[in-house]
Amino acid sequence: MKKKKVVVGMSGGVDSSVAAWLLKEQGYEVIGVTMQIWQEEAQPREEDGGCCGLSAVEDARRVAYMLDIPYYVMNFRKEFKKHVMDYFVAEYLRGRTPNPCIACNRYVKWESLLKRSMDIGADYIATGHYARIVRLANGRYTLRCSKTAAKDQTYALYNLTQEQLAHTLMPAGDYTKDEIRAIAQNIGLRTANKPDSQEICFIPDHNYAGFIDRETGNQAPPEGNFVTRDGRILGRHKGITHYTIGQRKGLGIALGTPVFVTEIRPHTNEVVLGGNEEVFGNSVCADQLNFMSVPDLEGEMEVTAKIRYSHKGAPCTIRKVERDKALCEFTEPVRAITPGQAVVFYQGDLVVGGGCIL
RNA sequence: UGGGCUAUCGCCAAGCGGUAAGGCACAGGACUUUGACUCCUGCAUUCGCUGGUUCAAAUCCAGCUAGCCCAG
Repeated sequence: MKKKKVVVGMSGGVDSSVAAWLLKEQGYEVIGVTMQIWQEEAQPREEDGGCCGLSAVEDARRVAYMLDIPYYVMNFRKEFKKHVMDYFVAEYLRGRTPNPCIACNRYVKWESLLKRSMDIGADYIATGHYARIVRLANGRYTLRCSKTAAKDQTYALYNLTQEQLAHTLMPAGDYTKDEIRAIAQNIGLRTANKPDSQEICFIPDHNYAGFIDRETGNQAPPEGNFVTRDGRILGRHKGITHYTIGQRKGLGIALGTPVFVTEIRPHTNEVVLGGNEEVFGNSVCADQLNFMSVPDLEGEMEVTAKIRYSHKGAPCTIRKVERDKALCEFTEPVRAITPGQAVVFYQGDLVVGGGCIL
């Protein structure tokens, strides 16, 4: 029987490295690939934890060598620039808060890497994501939360299509982070103790507003007023790209009690501030819908929804209000509903689908 | 110009003779494959200024300075 061929996206980190090893153990013909997405090839830096950065290629190459699997570097800079970096900037300019990881997953890792992998004869692509792919009785594929809620990345993958899921493997989802590190240790991976990735990989200095300024040639929206919900001016803000819903730090406003951003108004260049109570909302509208466990959303459905990556989830009822628009009504108010972020629906530990918050 | 009131950390604000609370803001850290939230730590040798009383003053007294209010 011919071995199934799988291309593993190797970031150089522990998770994808172990994923590659697991797949090889499971009998797949494994090919390691690192995607070049944003890093300047000229200046490889040493210490960095980015999922996609710096020492990535070097580490990944070593791991591939150790696992004795073929290894390639593929260039996806163009796709990444267009679908992640440009999208990231455009969203902020609209007063929204994008999630670049979700865009990267969809457009770069799946729409691009999967396609290219299939082109070279692979049956699957695999990643080190903490999520599991399952096939339901209705014949559909969906994502199932990883073994531990402490490390579950299904949220960032809600966009995957049936076709993509059918050709994807995520072996790390069956393990906890500690188990993955232990495996890495056992098989002698040098990256076993590499810190988890975090922050926005293409903005290593963490100054995303500065990044937007550079990308737009300093044409980012100018300073404006901080106002209350009813229009009272509270102070000056640094430009709407510096803020997101629910933000408290960096406002420089001292009212004796904490204040948070409750709304961003790009048309009037105002940032609305309010007390903690004003940050909560009961319903979310989302478009750019994608469903996994069901072909489409029919009628009403009781689900648990996560409105941000680290959200524990909250019960709500969802229904379609337009062809590509769903309304989610929560039982209890949820904090900081943020346009541009994804809302992902779950039933138990299965992903029902999700969308982008309006 | 008279009369009254107030001056304590960037903002608000305790203190009322015994050796500077707290909140907000800010900084650093933890958490985190997004932005946030949250949590932890730090943050006035000094109380508008100058003298005085006292063992001891931010706290009492005097003068000065500044701001506010009321008279004209």
